[in-house]
Amino acid sequence: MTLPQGIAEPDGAHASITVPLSKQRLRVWLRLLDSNREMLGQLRGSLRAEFDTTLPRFDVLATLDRYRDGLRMSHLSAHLKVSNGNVTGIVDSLIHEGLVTRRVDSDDKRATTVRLTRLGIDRFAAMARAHERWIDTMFTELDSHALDQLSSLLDQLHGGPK
Amino acid sequence: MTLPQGIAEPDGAHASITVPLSKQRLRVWLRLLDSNREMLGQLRGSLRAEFDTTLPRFDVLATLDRYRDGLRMSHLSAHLKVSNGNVTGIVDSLIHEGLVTRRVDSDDKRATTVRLTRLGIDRFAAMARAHERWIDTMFTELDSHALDQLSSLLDQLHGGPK
DNA sequence: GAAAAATGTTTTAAGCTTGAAATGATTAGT
DNA sequence: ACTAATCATTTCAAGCTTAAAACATTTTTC
Repeated sequence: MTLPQGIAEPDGAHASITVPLSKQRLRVWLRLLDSNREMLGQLRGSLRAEFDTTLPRFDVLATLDRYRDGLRMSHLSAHLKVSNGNVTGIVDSLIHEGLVTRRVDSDDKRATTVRLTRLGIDRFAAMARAHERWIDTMFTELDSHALDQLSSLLDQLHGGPK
Repeated sequence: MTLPQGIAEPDGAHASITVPLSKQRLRVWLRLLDSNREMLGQLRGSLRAEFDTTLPRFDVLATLDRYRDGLRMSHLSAHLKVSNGNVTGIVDSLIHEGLVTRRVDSDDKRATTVRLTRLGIDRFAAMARAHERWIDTMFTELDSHALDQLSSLLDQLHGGPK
């Protein structure tokens, strides 16, 4: 609900078809944005209220939980699809909280491997349980069929999943 | 693809049904997140490359374009659904760029009204044209029916639109 | 084997974001 | 009229984010 009304039609032909399509796309995009903002906001609030932490920290913990042997900084940021420098700061604070460790590789002294501590494993387990509850609540209204539909639409949007 | 595998089932009964549902929800949520991140990233890149500006600035301009008589700061942040303080900074920089003005209300000296300048109107018009193109490209794969489906699913997700 | 290229990470600068505290101005209650 | 409550906005502190520059350490190339 934030966009221009009367935008010119790029392709002259089929105006009665393509103009509404553009508008429909715009509307869906804004709806998608809003939906995402809403849900992220809820998760952020819950994480803060129940665990006094943030979404980015949670994401790092979740990734490290799946790679219990540890990950290099670059692999970590690749998995999270955020910049390297970004992860540096977040890992710093997780180290400060005693949830992860950072160890210089013995063979390649440029690289470091980040890994959950015992405390980190346990703390994340608790968060993951809560996180699943929150997601369940947020998606209550969508049954299995609707979820499949949504998933399929997202697949169409980009070139397939993954 | 960042989450725990073996989370316990909260409700003991119907485990064979509800456990997969939870996982399905989680998977769709992560997909949604990723899709959003991807599209936002594209828009951000395009805005930067073609107009040397940012998404938040664009959003402010878009909102002011719909309210040509100007908006109070609080109404602006309400429309954008972001904090007041946030908008203050963005409007500051837009003023600096000469795209908007901020005028203290004559009757209520606490309030200020923000409004597009002539330059702001023209600049936004150009951005809006490009923005529509970008969205059209991103949503190329979804036809009108798919868009309706997606829209309907989002409606189900939250309590109806708006 | 030394210079050059590539690699892994951190630092820096700039900007967004929030929530809470602070300011100033108006309105309500008495 | 005066005090208190409310309201509109800004300032502040903290944290996330990115892109680019800076560092340090391999690896490659001649």
